[in-house]
Amino acid sequence: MNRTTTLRDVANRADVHPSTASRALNERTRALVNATTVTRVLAAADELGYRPNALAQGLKVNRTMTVGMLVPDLTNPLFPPIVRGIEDRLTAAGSTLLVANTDNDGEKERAILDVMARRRVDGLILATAQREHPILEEMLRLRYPIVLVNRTADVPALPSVAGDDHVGIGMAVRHLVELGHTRIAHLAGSRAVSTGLVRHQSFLTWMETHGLTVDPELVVFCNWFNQQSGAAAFRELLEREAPFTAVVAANDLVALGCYDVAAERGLAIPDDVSVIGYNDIPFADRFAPPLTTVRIPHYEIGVRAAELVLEAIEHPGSPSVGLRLPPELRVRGSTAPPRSAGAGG
Amino acid sequence: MNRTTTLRDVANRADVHPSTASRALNERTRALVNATTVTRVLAAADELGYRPNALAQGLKVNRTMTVGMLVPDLTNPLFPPIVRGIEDRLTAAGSTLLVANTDNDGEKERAILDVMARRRVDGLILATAQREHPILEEMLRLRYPIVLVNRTADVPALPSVAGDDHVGIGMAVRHLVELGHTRIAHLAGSRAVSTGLVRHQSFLTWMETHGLTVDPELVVFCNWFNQQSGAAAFRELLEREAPFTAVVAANDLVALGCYDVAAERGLAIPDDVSVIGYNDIPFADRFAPPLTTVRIPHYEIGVRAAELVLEAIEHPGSPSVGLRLPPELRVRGSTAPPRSAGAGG
DNA sequence: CGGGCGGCCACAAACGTTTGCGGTGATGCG
DNA sequence: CGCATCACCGCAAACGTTTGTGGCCGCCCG
Repeated sequence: MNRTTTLRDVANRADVHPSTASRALNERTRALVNATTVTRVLAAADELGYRPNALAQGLKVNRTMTVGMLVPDLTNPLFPPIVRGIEDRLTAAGSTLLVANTDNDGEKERAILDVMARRRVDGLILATAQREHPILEEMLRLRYPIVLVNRTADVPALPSVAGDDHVGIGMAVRHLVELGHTRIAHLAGSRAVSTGLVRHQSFLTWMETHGLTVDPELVVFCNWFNQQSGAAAFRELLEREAPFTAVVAANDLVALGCYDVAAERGLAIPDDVSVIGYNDIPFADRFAPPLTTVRIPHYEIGVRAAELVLEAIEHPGSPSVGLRLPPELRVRGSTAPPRSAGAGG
Repeated sequence: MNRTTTLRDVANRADVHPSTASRALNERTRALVNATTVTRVLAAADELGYRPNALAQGLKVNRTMTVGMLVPDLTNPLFPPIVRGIEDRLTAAGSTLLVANTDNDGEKERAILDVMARRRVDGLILATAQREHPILEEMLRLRYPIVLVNRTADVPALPSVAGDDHVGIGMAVRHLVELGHTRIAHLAGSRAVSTGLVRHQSFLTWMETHGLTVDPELVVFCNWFNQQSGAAAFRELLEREAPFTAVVAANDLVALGCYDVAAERGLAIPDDVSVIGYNDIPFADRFAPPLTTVRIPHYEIGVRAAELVLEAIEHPGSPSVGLRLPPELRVRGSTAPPRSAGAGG
């Protein structure tokens, strides 16, 4: 019974043609219609509670004012602040964000991208990019507005915004060597994603910079950036029985994994082993002990990513930039000078 | 140059009329067209990489396969698991979720609801409901598919799914009295939202059930369910100088606020004062000390909410149910028998 | 006084689908 | 052999907008 009110309705009530009503309603074309007519139309629209049908508009102008975002798992506390940044910036520009979780599942990802395509999102923000990603090439080829967030890809010329992992890792190892650590282990992230790779490489070069040699026995790769993988990797590290007094984890979650097995093996953090995380996720300061970590500006990363995608939508083919936002060291309770013999020996 | 391929394109390639192609593509109407024609159309669609335009479809059938969700703040760790539950269930049904944050800002909320209306979402899930909410009445009047999550409203007959706060609070106070506490304080949530109200009321009745009187001095209301408000409330409580040995917080975040001022006042948890939270947000077990709290099934709450809204969309006017999912007590390190004189005295 | 110009508006096509309706050819049956 | 039936498909309208085109009228200016 209660059909939603349409442009024709307000046009009728204002005694004008729908096209005139349309122009009157649109900021951009309002100048084309007589001022008094404009007020008449506006009044009619207001009285009828008119809400333009975004589908019809999108269909006509070929622009949905929607951007899609793929995230591995919203439950990972790293992402909500980023999403907030994106969303806030997007709504300021009149667009809407459509988030979806992939759970690192390629099949799911395909399905989600399919949905995004059907919905004709204006652009895409990926927090899920593997370094080599079939879709990435395709997107680049189609000149589809896309930006990578928190990760980068091997395919060059793809816009991205992330923290500067190289300097971040530099801060981490510098902090540890200043505390007096020399045998420093690394629980690296998967080499299939950029963060895993560059943090690993940066770890190596920074160690060298400080004149330290890194025992290959002291770096182990995690499958994923989560607690389970972190725990598994730390167990592996301990079983190698090479001595170390500190570990830089690829990630706060990986660091939490260390907390777990440290507890189960009776190792004290930071007395027996210092651990330093990465990202400074929410509540990292509430862990026991509070986690020393490298903070990246999550929210602003989101904001900048949104701006990049908006720019790419507005001006297709503009040069693609790769932003690296500066990180900060957050020294807390999980690092200390090497006091005992350490672990693993 | 690269116009997206349309239904006409696949129809042409399959040498049929667009209407036939449409029927062939649609599971529901496929039976109406000859089997060999179907395969021809399907092949054409596949070869052309055809993706139906969801806007055109939505415009035609008046159904967007989208449901909107309003959440106070995604950054609150309570919500991501709920969102995941909703999203998973929705995508299983072929729909998509559109989340937006309100920051408890009425103006923002209005704007977001406006966007949702323009986009013609099929239904709405609100995690932001105040007990009395102007829009709620309107939605109910319009018989618009809507479900409240994690909260309820005073306007009856509005479907909702949440944890059973009454039994949850019962578990909390029971736990404390079993530990031997008698002077138990309550940091209540805002009376403007259902969770604040019923947890408060439940606290009172359960205390009475256990034969305990509650000193009015020992309950203070928080403005919001967050750390700052929790801290402020706890300070207020301490300044009243009425003795107590335990506090049940309206919320894990409020409990964290207690952690903060306890630290700043030199009070030990749980030795000087036990604190128990509510919700069991992610990482509550990693706090120092690990937080004793009442767990609600976040993910399943989300799933059920999604099912309710799907049902409401499918069968408008069906009776609206209010689900209360059973909570569980999670005993951890923030509660203990009263050992010292307590606090506040 | 006439031609041109500009302000204002209506007309209609188009965006990409879905769907009721009708038509055609083949088949079955009386 | 003729008529009804049926399977299959095309036609066209419609969903709610936006926008190019053109028309009308009043005005200015030569």
